[in-house]
Amino acid sequence: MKDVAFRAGVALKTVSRVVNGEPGVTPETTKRVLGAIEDLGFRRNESARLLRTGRTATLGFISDNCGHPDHAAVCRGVEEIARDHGFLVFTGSTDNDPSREEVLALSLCSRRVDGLIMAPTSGDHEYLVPEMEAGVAAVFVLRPPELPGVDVVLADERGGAKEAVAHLIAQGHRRIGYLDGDLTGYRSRQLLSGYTEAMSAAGLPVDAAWTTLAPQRLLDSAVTAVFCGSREHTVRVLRALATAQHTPTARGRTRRVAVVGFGDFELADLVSPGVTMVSYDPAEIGHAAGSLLLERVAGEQGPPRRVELPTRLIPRGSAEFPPDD
Amino acid sequence: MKDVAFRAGVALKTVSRVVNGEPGVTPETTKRVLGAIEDLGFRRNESARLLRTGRTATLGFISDNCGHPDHAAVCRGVEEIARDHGFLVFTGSTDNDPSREEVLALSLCSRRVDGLIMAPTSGDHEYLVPEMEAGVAAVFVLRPPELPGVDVVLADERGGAKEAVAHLIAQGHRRIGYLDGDLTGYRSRQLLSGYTEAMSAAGLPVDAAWTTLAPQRLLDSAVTAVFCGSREHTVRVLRALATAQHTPTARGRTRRVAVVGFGDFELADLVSPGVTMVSYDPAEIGHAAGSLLLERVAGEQGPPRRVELPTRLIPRGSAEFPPDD
DNA sequence: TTGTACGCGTTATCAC
DNA sequence: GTGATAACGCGTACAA
Repeated sequence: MKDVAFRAGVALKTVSRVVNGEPGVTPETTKRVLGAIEDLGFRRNESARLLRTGRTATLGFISDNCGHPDHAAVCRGVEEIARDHGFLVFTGSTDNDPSREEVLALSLCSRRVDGLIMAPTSGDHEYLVPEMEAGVAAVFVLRPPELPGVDVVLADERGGAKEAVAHLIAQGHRRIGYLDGDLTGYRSRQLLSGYTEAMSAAGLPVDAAWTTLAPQRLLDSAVTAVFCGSREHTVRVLRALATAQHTPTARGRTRRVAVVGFGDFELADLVSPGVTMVSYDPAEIGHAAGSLLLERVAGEQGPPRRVELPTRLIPRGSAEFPPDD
Repeated sequence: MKDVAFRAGVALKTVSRVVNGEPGVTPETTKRVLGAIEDLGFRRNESARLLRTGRTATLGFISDNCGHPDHAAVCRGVEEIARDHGFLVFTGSTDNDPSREEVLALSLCSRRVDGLIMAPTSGDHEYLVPEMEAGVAAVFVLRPPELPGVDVVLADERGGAKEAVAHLIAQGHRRIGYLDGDLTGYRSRQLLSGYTEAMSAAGLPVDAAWTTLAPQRLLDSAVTAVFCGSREHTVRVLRALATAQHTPTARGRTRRVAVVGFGDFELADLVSPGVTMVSYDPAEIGHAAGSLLLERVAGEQGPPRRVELPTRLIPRGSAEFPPDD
């Protein structure tokens, strides 16, 4: 910048004015400065500028694994909002390790990101308190934090589970199972509660054997339909079903089990029959979180907000038939 | 830092020494400084530090869409390498728009990233030359740049196509089609050349109607097997095949067409029969690119390098049968 | 309309 | 071992 000023025969400040489009510079001077900038290939050093202004126009996005399709889609959503506001976004993966998360978040904070969007690990997040007091905004996505008083954007998993189970009930199913890899995590608890709610709303009992971690155990029980809490388990059930198609029912026929999965995946409609799904749009979560965060960064002072994005049911065939017993 | 120095009763520089673990400080002084740091909740301002040192310990990753599973996986790979070296990574998506790519890259450069990893759009990349002269390292991934003299990490698509087609030929197929959405892009040209190579290596002719953009046209021709250049087209073919299963052959039976797809996807093995694939590991691409880039950042001066990562064929059933005509 | 002096938070140079 | 001071590249306040 000094060089540019020298070459254009003006003071440093004038260059600054031109670069920032500030008023009060003769068109002629402007032209001269612009020429010098061009000649020297000058580009403003953002780090210095932002050290001075105190803002970095930078966001951080932290999730389990930014290579996972769901999280990547959320990240993309955040990025879009950020771009619209001239912000750049840092990406980091925690592999679900709380200590790694802390290192990452703190490292982003020491780089003075203006805001943080986190899909939190199960650890606590007290370490964020001083950072937030120091002015770093934070929004949590997908899972609520242990931390009170912070904005959250979630998918309405309970509602989605309810809708899925109600859908199965509407087909006539009465013995419906719920399968997941972990019945204690946040998502699983939400789904389970939606499942229970739908069952009891229809006056149906829930056998303890129906909410389980083991696909085979579930299929061995007398359920006629299964709601799967995760992509992985949807796949497992479909596989188990495919290989066990010869298992005869009481009446000696091949037994069909209805399946609804939570969380969409590519080609769900290619499998035959197509896999009926309850899913949400991860990009929308990113949009919502990004918008909330940027409002905070801009100075919004209101109470913490909680956004729940709706899920939607996509019937594709794997759950659209009556119980087969 | 000033506050810390004051509270510890030492000079600024001493605090700096402690923070950076520089030698030459009494253990006692160190302890006092550490205490003050703890009390005040001090954390070093990276922006200032990096303004001073000139390095940002920051990488940029630019691709079409960081929400796309493939690119996200590459990004994750880059991130892992970066983390091992204490680097953070910026993420940006171009939506395949050259001008957006330029804005993004330049904006990252003005933030003084130490290096850039790009899955380039089709535009030219002259705009990078001054940046690279100014010391920004760059590695291109997935597609080679128009720019000479820059490191590249690619998947061996030609070899993969060759292997896929040879696999089909080994099953006895002689009329084999190649399908893609765009026969002019880099990947498509590579695949097509691998396809052609494998065909001529086996002494087989290639009918013009067999290399096409239209799934239906291909299936209407007399091919007994298809190699698909993209995930999207693999899906289209499978769909077309599923709905056209009643199309009789000359002998009146249902006609089976063998399929090999390029680019893996979740659940490829759930479809029945499983979809035979040629694929590469995107994370490996990210690893390779990250390592190359960090070497450059560290001062490596050698000639431009070109890494081609192997693909592998995963037989799953959709291509493991003889021609059906 | 333009220029001068200072400060952002840190590291680097040298003297003590 | 420790400290004063300059410098990194830029924005801001105020003077000219």
